[in-house]
Amino acid sequence: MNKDIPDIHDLLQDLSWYFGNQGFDDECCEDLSLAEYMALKKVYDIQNITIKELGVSLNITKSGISKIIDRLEKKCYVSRHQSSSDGRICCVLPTEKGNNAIHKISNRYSEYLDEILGAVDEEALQNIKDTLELLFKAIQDKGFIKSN
Amino acid sequence: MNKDIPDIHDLLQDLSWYFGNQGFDDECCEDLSLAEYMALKKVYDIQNITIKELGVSLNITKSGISKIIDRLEKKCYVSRHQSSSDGRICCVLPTEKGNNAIHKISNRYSEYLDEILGAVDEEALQNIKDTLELLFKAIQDKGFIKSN
DNA sequence: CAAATTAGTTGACGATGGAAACTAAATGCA
DNA sequence: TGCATTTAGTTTCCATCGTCAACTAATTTG
Repeated sequence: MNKDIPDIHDLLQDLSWYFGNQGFDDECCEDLSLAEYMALKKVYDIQNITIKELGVSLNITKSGISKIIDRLEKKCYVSRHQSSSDGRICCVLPTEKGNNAIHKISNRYSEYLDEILGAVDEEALQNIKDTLELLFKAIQDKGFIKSN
Repeated sequence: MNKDIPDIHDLLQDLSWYFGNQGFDDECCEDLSLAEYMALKKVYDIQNITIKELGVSLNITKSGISKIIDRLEKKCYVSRHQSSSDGRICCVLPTEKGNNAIHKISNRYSEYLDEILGAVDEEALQNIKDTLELLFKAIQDKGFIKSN
């Protein structure tokens, strides 16, 4: 094994702590929990995604994701729609409020990140992006570390 | 703002989901929650760290971190020691079991990451590590996004 | 030495997500 | 066609977790 691998994992884990629950919420993200935000983002990115697909892609059980969508719907960020072709399937769409929230939160975080990375030049930013993309694709292909 | 910033944030957030609670636990990490593992890692990295310092560095309230240490102590991963110079202060040390757990879990994750990044050449790995280090340092300097 | 500050603990509480049982719809196959 | 099986989603019960606020004990301040 390459000697950098453990260090890379360590860094990923520490970074994730910042971008996970510990770095989330507060005045930033309205009344959304991290899980709710992640689900809303998926709903925004993949319009008409089903409950099941949401659960799989976020690695949350179906009862878990069902309740997350309950909360998002109650707070008017998304709406459920029964599929016309298969009555069992429930498709989720963002509402106007949902779309706005995604934009607002994304902007807020981008400003934060911009402050942090203000001194980094464009080429380096491009490299950061490429690197993260490479990492994400690799990890996504492999699936979650847990059973899945 | 550089156009890559929002993409970088998005990638960081998605990656963090994998390395946060959603990608954690199960057969991998014995009976440790992610928060417990992060605390244990800090205790391991900074021997004799105080409860207060742990809370600050992990961005957890003092009652929260106190209970996390309770659990780690009950499961015999760490031990508390009263400071001899200041009776209010409680220093935390990993036990043998704690040290072993850190090594074991770190290895487990490194193997996982090694599988994922197996095809990546050494130079690229070095770049990944450098990039993540740059990111982490920048974010660490800035502090958590929330009040703190 | 009394008041204020600081470190840490505890109890009550709310939020959250999983397991299992359940409903309803679709599919398989005889 | 018709019943058994599978699939999507919901609901109930429950355990875990971290926060807030109140508390104890030790230290510092003046």
